[in-house]
Amino acid sequence: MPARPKTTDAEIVEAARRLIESRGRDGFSMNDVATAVGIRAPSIYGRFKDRAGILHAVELELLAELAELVANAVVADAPRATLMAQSRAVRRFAQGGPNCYSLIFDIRTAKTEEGVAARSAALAPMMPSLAALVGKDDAFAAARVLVPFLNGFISMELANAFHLGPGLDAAFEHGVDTILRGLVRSKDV
Amino acid sequence: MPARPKTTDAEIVEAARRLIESRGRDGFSMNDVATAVGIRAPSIYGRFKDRAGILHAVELELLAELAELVANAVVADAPRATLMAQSRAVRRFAQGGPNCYSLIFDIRTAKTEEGVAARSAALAPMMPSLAALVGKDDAFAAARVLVPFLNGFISMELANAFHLGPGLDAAFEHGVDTILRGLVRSKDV
DNA sequence: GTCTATAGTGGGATAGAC
DNA sequence: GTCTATCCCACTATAGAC
Repeated sequence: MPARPKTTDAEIVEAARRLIESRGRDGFSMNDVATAVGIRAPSIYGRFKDRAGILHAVELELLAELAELVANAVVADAPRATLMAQSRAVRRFAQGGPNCYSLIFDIRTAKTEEGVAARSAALAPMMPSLAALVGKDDAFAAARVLVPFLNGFISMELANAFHLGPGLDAAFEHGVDTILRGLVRSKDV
Repeated sequence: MPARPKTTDAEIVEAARRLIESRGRDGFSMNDVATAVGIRAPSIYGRFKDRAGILHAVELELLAELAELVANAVVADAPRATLMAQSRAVRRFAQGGPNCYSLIFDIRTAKTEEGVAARSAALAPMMPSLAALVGKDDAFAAARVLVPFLNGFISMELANAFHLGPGLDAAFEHGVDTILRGLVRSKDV
């Protein structure tokens, strides 16, 4: 019984991602994923350790995509415009898949070396612009202001934690702008 | 087999909270909670609609506590010091119960009227200081910068999303300071 | 009437044998 | 890969103790 592969790991991850996208982190069962790719649930265990293993693979895929989007948002010789564009890119990415985005910084996602590396890689393209804005020595500290704001704002937006729907676009721009302003000013002091 | 009330709703919520605290949002079963208060799982359904109902009750309790902590952090006639103290209060609250804190702004928590009201009530004590800092008309916009930062920073910290452990206290202070600086400056412009 | 327990349904994760 | 089987869980139906 050679057991010719009916599917691939990538197909499984893709199926899981679609299910997470539409029904949330807990909205898929091993059976759902298996059926989506034309196999039976127990067969998945030959490819992934367990359910958490699939979740982790989806997370890595998401981070790789985010990294590309952020890297592509660079505007040559315009650090401020770059950071604004990158911020918008992160927000657009999150809006394109709220349930998936919420996976990335969730307290419950497994903390593997790969995950840590992928997370920092995703936001690394922001560092040069931050360095240009506040100086090389303070770039890291600046990232620890801007990135949490981005993640916080986006998370709250996705969780409907803001009372008013309208004005969120402007609020986001204002937030990024305020922080960049504060960063530049703190450099002067 | 007796039948007099062996427990109370509050005891059930408390037991669920402890379990969430130590094992995460999914780390408790109806059976766990029931056993903790000395009854059987099915009996819980006479008091709470379902598992999500318990989760929601825990969330409301957490928000009430947070509201009190934030309100108590007010420093008379010192808006900046007040906001700093309130920010620290939120962070300390989160550090005291990471798994519980992550419940509050989770994308998956049910969006009831009570929940929305409790969330805004928890952070309402920050508004007067913000108004004093940037003016009454801009206080709301300012809250939409500071609060997301707080939530984002704290969430990332709890999720171990920062690469380095040390220096987080200073990074937090620097973040709040940077934002307050940016807010004041954006008022001038 | 209120709160509880017993018993059961259906589903899901996962291990083992083929 | 599949099938079988095990264990756990959320939840329901119903009936017994105050």
